[in-house]
Amino acid sequence: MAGKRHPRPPASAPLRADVGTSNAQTRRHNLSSVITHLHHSGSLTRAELTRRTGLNRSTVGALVGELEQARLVHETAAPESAGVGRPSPLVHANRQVAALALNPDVDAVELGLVGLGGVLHAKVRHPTATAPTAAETVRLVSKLLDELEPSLRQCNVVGIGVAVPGLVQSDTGVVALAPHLDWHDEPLAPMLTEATGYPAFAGNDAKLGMIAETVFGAGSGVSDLVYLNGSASGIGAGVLAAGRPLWGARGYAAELGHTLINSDGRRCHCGRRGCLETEVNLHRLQAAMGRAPLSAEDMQRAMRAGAGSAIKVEVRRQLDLLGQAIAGFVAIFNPELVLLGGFLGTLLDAMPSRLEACVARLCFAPAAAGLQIRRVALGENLLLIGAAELAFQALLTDPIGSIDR
Amino acid sequence: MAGKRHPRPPASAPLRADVGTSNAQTRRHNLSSVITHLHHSGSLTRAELTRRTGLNRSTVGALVGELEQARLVHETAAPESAGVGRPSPLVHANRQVAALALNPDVDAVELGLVGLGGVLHAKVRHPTATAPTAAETVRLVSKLLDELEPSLRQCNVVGIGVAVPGLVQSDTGVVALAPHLDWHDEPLAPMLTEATGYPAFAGNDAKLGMIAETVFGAGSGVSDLVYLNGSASGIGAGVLAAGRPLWGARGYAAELGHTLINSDGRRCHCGRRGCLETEVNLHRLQAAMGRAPLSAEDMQRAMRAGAGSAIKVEVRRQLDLLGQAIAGFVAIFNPELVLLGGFLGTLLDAMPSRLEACVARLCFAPAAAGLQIRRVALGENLLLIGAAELAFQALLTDPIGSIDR
DNA sequence: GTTAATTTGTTGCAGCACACAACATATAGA
DNA sequence: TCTATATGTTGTGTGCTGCAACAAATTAAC
Repeated sequence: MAGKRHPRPPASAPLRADVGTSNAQTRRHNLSSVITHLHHSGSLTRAELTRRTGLNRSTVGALVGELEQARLVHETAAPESAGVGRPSPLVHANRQVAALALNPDVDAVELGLVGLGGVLHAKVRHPTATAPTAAETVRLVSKLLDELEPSLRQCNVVGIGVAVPGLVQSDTGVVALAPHLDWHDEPLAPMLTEATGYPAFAGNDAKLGMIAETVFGAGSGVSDLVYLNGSASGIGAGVLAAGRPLWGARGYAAELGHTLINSDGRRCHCGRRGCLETEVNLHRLQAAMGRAPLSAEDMQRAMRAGAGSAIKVEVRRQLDLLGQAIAGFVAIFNPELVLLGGFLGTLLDAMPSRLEACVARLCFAPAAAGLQIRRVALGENLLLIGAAELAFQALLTDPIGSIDR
Repeated sequence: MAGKRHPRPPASAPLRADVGTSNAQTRRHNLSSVITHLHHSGSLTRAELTRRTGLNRSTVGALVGELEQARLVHETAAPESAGVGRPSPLVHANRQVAALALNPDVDAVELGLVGLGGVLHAKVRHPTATAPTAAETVRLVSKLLDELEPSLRQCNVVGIGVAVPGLVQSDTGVVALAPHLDWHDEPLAPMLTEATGYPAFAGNDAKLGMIAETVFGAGSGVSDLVYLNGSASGIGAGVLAAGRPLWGARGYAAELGHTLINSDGRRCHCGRRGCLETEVNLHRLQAAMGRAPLSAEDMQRAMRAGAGSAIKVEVRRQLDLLGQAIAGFVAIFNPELVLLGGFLGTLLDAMPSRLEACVARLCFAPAAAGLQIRRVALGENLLLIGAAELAFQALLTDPIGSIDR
């Protein structure tokens, strides 16, 4: 009857009744917990693993032993001592356990080999004259796999993940639409599974970028974030809600690029008017600069140089609209963090305080209070790392059960 | 190495590494699974529970026995036979295990007593001349509790949930802002815990309505939905993503009422222009009718009557804008279902095909293909039932551990 | 009306997982 | 060299679920 301290509700429990679990699933969950910690942090001492999992020393010992036997982790002697007491051996995720990561784009197909821990072992790239078809992409993968052969031989590949610049049905891996590649309803993942023999998974590139940033980048430790990436082809987005990527029913969620931002704006290629990606747009930024700067550095310089100029006017216009859009997303998702990549990151760095002020002005104050707006941390291999995460997911969820026998 | 069948990725696994679990948590999870199934379905045979949980007959027997001993469930003889074989006893969630549900509103404070299974045992209402303050609300609760005394005596109350027409910080139960009540930063849940001795929880009314519809109403069995409720005070919203309510970092997420829908629209009380709730608006609908109809039925009739009239023009304008907004939400959440309540439900029923066509035209086709737009199923006690869910959550998550000793 | 088939509850046992405690081990510091 | 501290290791205990055999209660068939 007495409620002494105020109880906190469980953060975000599922509403639907779950199925039961047994002992075996406990083991699976704990193995998953250990390997996932190692995958995210690279290496940890067994003592640290014990603290993070909350399990008993002896249990962690047994779990690490089982993972070691499955060649998913290995131990090394504790490096330099970290105080009194018996030193705890370092446990490493086995980097040789790897995933292939594919990124078909308008002018090239890129294939990477990413090891546990998110390390890129190797990367090969095949430029194409025109955007590749799905079939061509699959053929190119076979060719690129040969080039990767030396690296591949040293690895145990668990699957292949694809970052697609388009809309992907997440459960089947079918690309519903990739406008810049001119793909329609391409069963990419099944085709790749067929061609390579590896389990294949496909996802939208921006959502995979968000995942990479969440696991290894600027979103590390954050459980609610909105990721926006600006490129020449538009604005891609990904959302993390309560620590989980927002996929929606079929995998088409978090498409924020076509959010209405200005009813009087230009017509968008999607048919509507005043979409975010039509108003906050790299081409229009470059047009204001009179030419197309090659690098992000060039653009950054051009923005600084042009105080009072047409450039500055355009930068301000886009920043204000971006701020307006972000304020809308804050009302929708209430994130702790908004991550900006691509030219949106450049825009942010040009006038960070203007963007922050704009967002703060339009947001509900308590939601804006706990909000950070930051630039992404990961570089050009973001998409490959994110794509690899897709392929790693089964292994991380069920380390022993998903092992290749 | 061989990937015969195409593997499906785990739907929406958390990205962060989890903590470990032990035997005790397995038991807790399975007890939770059983009581949650019963809470959602009312009563189930033990055989049906066995099927739904996937656990062994003997295990389910033990779980039900433990819940029975804790007086959370009780068994009755199987009613009419359901085929050959030994009849399986019906297990019922104990309705005497109940939660208080509070709904402070501009003109009244309502307090209900809701039993497991979502049954409303009793309801008392205290009209107020003006919107009550938080302190007044708490005082009124004590008074209303006396009125509920006869019902209360027969129940075991596990806590009190509050549906607040405003923004609530979900983890602390502090009402950040309730404009129509003129509340600012009111620590409502702690105040109620202090005053009543019950664990108290508070949430936004629309989100709790969404939860009620998901558990007991039109959203039953759906894991991704958008709920929109139109009332005189605006448009409230709630989102279910991957079976979980979208709360965001602090609990302020899913505020869809102020989504931009028309840059040239009227100024909203929030300071911006052309928000959804300013354009799709009950007052403007009633203004077009020349008077304020009392009931939803009156309004429905007025809409039908006015073919070609100013009413129809306004209904069409609002429907088209609502469709535009829903199309935006589909791009953001990719739900299976959009649920419309309040006057939005009336609008839908006035011209369902117009709204559907509008949404389909503006949506990305594959996302629209699997989409349903429906009216809510639950009636006036929606908010009380949703508020009670908040208070039940701890019990449902940890049935034995959260028992009152 | 008796018997067979079917489904389900019940019970005892086996397998497995984790916690715990005691002990062994390896470091730092006195 | 000895003590304090932290950690790995091992054996034991408790708890949970699955399984198989049996008992019970119903329907269907002869």
